[in-house]
Amino acid sequence: MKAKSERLTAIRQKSSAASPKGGVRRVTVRMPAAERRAQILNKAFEFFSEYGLTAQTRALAEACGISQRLLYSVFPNKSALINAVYETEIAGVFKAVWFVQLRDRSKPMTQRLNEFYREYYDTVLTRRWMRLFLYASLAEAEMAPTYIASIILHLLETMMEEAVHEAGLCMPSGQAELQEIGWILHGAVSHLAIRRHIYHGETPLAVEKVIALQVTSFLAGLKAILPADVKDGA
Amino acid sequence: MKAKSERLTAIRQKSSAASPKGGVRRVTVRMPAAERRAQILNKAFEFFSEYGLTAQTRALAEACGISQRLLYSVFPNKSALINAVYETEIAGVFKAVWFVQLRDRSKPMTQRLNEFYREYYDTVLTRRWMRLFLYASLAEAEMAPTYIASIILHLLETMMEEAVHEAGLCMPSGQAELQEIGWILHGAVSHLAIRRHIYHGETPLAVEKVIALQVTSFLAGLKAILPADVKDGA
DNA sequence: GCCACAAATCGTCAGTTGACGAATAATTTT
DNA sequence: AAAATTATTCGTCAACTGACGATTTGTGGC
Repeated sequence: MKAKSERLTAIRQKSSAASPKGGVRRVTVRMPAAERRAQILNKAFEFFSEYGLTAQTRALAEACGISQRLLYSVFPNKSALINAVYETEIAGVFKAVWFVQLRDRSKPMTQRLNEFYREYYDTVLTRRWMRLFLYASLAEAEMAPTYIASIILHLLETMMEEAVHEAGLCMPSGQAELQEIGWILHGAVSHLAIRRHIYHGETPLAVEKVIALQVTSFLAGLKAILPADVKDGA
Repeated sequence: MKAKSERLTAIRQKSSAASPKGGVRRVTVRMPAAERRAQILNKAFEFFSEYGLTAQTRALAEACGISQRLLYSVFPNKSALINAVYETEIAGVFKAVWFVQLRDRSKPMTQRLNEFYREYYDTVLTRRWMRLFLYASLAEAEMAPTYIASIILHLLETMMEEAVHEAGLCMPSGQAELQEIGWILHGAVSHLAIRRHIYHGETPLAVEKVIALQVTSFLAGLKAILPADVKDGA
């Protein structure tokens, strides 16, 4: 039985090589359906995030090293392919552990936030993720609201509860205000990713340093926004 | 001489109306070149920001109520049209007065920042502006760096100088650090616009309130980041 | 009223682009 | 080793898309 790695590293002959006929059939590398599907999804993520959702299936097929027709054997249509990419590569990268780590009161909140946002920046807010997320958000109106409602709002609440607790402050009156305050930090980090990955801003300062500044500013700012909790002796 | 308004409000007959022949020539509304150009630019701004830069010239022409061919009489090609839109509608909306207002030390910095960002949000960070800016940033690599380098960096510096002065703090050592601190506030406001206009987030809290929270948090956070100026008696 | 010029449209071309029926070849089964 | 299976490709269609030459029509000067 052939090893997977052997299959995957098989070099595909380009049609440019000298061949008896003009129409040389491409040298085929056969893969089990699941494996091919995964390979396409991975390339499609890279491809659509670079060139947008309107990029052509022919170019994607070429990037995958397969015929365009094969795409339509694996996925019924372009839209289904894009949805599959979204579910695999966009929605599925948030780690549930992060919620636990943010709740770990054995560490000071500054440290928890710094560690979390460093990892979040490196894992989620990558160039590919950001670009695809924005392309999709601009095109439709589904992806972002879903992601935000199902994950981010929960994150903001967790973060705020912990930060407010440590600082001995009152939780904001309304849910909306709580969210908007949390967005101050989450938005600053997200916008950092947008500047770096979308606007192609330079990187004069290391990302960790910038995040540290944002976290410090946020935690100090909190005390200027929220009243102190009377029950807690400052 | 016909008034401009009369020209502009002339109702275009739809071809759906009962007509003697199948191929009915469109009822033409003639405009001086400059006026037609302005009309197209305006519609193109609306159109491309909604459907992206890959949207078709035929659809744009239809939205303008003119033939597609006319677009190519006014602009040499699609790219030139898009560039014209950018220069007119993206780069040209920042008001130089804002720099003066931010420097007006007769008002407290909180008020200056609140007033500025409310106006900036309403004037610049509109749905159309944000969407086109993002579409363009994703597609090429020119627009955003230009806008940021020529305008925003200057803005961040102004803002920081004033905020640091009022709070009696030391300016950050390096230019890069100064910018990143300024981005904390500017990024938060920008990201608010992205959430509202791109991610289609709800608007549970009024924009002015959110901006007020962000400004308060920023100014308080500044004191936690920068050391006090020894020369200035706190 | 007629002419000249600019504004606007029609019709079309060549290159794309999503989709898919039919043929082909690699792999597994018997 | 032949047969069955299915991964993969070729070839093509119909709709789309940027671009533009040729033509028509409205407007102002004389």
